[in-house]
Amino acid sequence: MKQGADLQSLVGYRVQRANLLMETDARAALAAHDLSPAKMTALILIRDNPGCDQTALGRALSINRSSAMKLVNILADKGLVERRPGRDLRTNALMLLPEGARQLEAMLAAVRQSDARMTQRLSAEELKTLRALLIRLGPAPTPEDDED
Amino acid sequence: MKQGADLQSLVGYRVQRANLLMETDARAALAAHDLSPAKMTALILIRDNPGCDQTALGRALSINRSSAMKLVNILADKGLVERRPGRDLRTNALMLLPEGARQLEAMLAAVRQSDARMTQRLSAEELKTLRALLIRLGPAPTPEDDED
DNA sequence: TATTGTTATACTCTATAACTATA
DNA sequence: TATAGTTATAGAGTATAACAATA
Repeated sequence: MKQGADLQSLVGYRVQRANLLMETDARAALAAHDLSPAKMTALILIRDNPGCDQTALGRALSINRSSAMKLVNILADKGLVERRPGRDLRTNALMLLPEGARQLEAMLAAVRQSDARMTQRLSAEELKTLRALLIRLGPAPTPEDDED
Repeated sequence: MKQGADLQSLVGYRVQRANLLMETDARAALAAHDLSPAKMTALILIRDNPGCDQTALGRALSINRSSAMKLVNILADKGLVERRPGRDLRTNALMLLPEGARQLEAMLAAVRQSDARMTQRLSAEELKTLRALLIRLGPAPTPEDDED
């Protein structure tokens, strides 16, 4: 199947293919835990931001409140995360439970292994470059971004 | 929201964030055409591989026959693509119709503009490097890959 | 008025399983 | 037996719209 210059020249296309490759492998690495890479990310964020609320979690994951709700339900049903009373009566404080911490360690080990395998053809130097370049993707910051 | 070393060190995480950013912008750029970036990719593949069958298209997009079927249905319903008799009686030959070619040109212009905007903070040299590094992601080729 | 959580509902994308026709 | 297309069905992930409680 020929893939002409139109596709190859689009950075977005290359990023999408790379993401599919990496995500598929990470998902397979997590299969034993029955959690997706995105849900593992949520566990990491809750661990590193104990007491955060669902809306903030959703913002960090780029999903809305309603989607964050479903995600937290799943993590809570599995006994990995707990909703505690938050800073006011509207808000939950999300906390990683001991079982969540335990499983997260195992998941991280599996995903790190996957990540290492999928990047093994790049040198340490090249990986550093790749990370730096990926971070700089996105629209240029404009003065308006400073507003209010 | 703090994002600790565990996330930042995973290349897969960075690629996922970059993909979300790029894909969201490309999707917005295509909104007027009511087609996703993936469907535009399908149009490009059909244009560049006239007469290809649905299974091959699906393989190129990393989706299965059934999903490719649905995708082609949508493109055909919109009058962008046509199923012609293929190389044997089981197979379709997919062809881009004139209306598909016309719309694809407009879509490509919009997506190229999106791509340029999302990569504007990288120099031409850096873009070249990024493309080259992204292509090298994936498991190392093994001798078994040569088998049959 | 604005925000948080919540629920109901729907849409997109993909997959599996089974069937038909053809090879 | 194997392959291409097709269909029905289901699941994951996300979104919108509305509501209650609280700020």
